[in-house]
Amino acid sequence: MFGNDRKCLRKHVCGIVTRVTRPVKEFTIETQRLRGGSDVPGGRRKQRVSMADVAKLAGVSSQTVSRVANGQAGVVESTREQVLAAMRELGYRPNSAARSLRYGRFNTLGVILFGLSSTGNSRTVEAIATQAATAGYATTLIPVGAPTQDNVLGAFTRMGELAVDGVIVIIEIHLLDATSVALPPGVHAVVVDSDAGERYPVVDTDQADGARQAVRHLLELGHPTVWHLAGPAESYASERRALAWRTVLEEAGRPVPAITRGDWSAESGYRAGLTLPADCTAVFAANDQMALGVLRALHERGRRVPEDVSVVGFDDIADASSYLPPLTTVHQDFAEVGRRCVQALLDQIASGPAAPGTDLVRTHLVIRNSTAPHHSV
Amino acid sequence: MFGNDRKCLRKHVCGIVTRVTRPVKEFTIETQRLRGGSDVPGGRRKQRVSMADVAKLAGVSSQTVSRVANGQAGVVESTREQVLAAMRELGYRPNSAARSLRYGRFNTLGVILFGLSSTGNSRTVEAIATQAATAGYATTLIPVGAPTQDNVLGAFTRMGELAVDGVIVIIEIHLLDATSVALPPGVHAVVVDSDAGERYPVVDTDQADGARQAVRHLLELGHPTVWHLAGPAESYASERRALAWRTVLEEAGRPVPAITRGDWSAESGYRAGLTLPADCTAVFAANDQMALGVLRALHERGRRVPEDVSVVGFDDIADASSYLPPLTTVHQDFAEVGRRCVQALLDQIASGPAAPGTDLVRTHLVIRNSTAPHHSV
DNA sequence: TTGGGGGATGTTTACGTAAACATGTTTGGC
DNA sequence: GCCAAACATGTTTACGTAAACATCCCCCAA
Repeated sequence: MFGNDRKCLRKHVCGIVTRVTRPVKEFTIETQRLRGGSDVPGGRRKQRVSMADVAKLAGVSSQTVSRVANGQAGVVESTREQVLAAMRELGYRPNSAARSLRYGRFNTLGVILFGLSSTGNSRTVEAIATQAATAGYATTLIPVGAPTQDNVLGAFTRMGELAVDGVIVIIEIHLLDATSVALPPGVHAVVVDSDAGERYPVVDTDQADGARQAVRHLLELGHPTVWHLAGPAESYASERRALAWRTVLEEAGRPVPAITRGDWSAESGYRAGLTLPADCTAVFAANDQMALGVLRALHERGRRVPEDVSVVGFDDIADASSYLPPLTTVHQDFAEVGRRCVQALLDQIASGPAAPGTDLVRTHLVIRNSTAPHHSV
Repeated sequence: MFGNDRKCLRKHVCGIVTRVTRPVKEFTIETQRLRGGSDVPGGRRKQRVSMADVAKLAGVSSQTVSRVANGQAGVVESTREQVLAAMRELGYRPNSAARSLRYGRFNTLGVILFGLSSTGNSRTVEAIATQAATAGYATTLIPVGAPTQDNVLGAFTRMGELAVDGVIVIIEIHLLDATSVALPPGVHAVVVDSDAGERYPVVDTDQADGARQAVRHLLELGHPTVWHLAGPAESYASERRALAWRTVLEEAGRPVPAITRGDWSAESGYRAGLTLPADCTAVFAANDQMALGVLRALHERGRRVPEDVSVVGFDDIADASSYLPPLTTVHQDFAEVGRRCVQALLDQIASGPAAPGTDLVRTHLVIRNSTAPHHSV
């Protein structure tokens, strides 16, 4: 009825814009009532402004509102403006739940992770969130309380009902090794820092090459061998770095000192540094924080870096260049890892499941002042 | 028809369970077809298993499936098991979009932030995500490209259409000062690290008290005055710390040296440290990273810490205890800030808009080895 | 035996959106 | 001046879920 009235008006009195807009005002009051969240017939509370509200105010059908909202062609300029005005007046915002239901997509990526404060995770996640936002996707964090199989399994199981189109898994990988721990079938996923390359697409820093560069650098400086301060055995990255370290030494025919382990923290690096043998002249720490601890331990023991002992780290965190001395370390590009994850995941969402495989991001050695040529005693 | 058949069966032949389950098998094939994502009449692809699919397989109505899924009473045990079996067979997962649409809630909190790698943000966000998960909420990151007013305004505007029930804003606050930058009305919000306490509920570390403790500590050690290495002027936290530093000095009747500014990075702390005057004996750096840079600069200049110069930081990041020397610093509880944010936000969602105001989290000074009594020259 | 109460289950409807289809209106070519 | 095509707009329907209401059956008390 009303729609027709308006339409007739526009038809026959076209050009008299003020006439056309009059009915709009008449409806303002009624719509304002809705707007405040008044009770509706159903007895439930009307949560917010819907397309129907806008349509009523603008005197058009909700489909037309939809067309305007989505910028589709086929809406006359005067109608479009009327709808836009109604949207502004009511403060209309599209309802993403309804959109998701309609399209079967959430435009959201999930990130399953254990800790955010651990080494490069926050940078990776930041890059993921940024890259995802660029592509119009939101990023949802799915924290896993403790890195136990049960927890991870639980997170994976819940995955199916989470409002995400795909997930990026950033978890120490040995938890994924168990065949019992698997993502629900049909869930798009990309895994970071893992050897799950046979089951999922994996994006990772080239841990092995980075470690090789570090150890070779020390050998080239004339050190007879290199001690290694590794991360936790549960960590895939840690194991890869340790393996590469060992391999380089063996290939060079050097003795392979016993490995020492830390938990990635500077404190653990400090403790490990205190136990280094007196004849140790070169240390490769599995991350920069532990290297920092080693620097402190060596300092307390009166051993100068780099004159007496050379130290190399891994990660190249921002602070590394301000250590005493500035740390020679392996630079890894966390942001690039994040970006590639998002890219791979979006490809997967668009084109269906991707083949498993590993995509390695390059690393390079940054030489600063914590390494120097070896002077034989 | 089928539903009735089954019901009759159950009714009259009750007890013969095998009979009851037979029809289930008959339906398996048809439902499997759906499951794979075959075309449905509408021409669109059926995305996933819905309650209707489960209902058909179990031979009940979808409402009964809903009751089982939500653990409601009023479903006979045998029926419940039949439904559960069907769910398992089809791998049913509730559709969160539909749920959200139905309930008008998303069970999701948004976090608007500029950077994740900056000082304590990652720890705050981690705590937020964890706490939110405990309450059954997911956490969505809403990164803001650059901290410009336009970007923040854009993020705020989009807020209304994001799938979140409330937001936590972690952004240097001066951007919020402009009255033009405001969250859409009706959006539940909590702000971190800000002076927006008059417009929104705010949770923050007690910056002022932390800074006071740091400066007083240095004065009590006998230093005539304290130099300050501040963070960026745009940062609210930075300004609060600087103000407290100045106030303590003035109250003690000490000279107030010119302020130096960094950008929170160790590198900027290093540069600032190189410019410190020769008669400087005590430095209060606005964060630990800059303090690290100062330590390096002083070391290069041949000034010993703490013998010649005392240095205090702020944040108490994990590495601070491994600096050379281990850093005296103000400990702040990022995780507690995150937890309180979530709590305040959930309260708001449950009970309606909260009164503006500021909730301060305590800080305390951690005395290590970078501070020592002043020896007059 | 009967009628009513209550429990188990089915049916209808609404949430907000947008594709598909239907209707009505204008325009242009002959 | 008329018809068809192009265009603007309205109507129906489905997405998956769950509240509200309706129905059916059984059992028990009178």
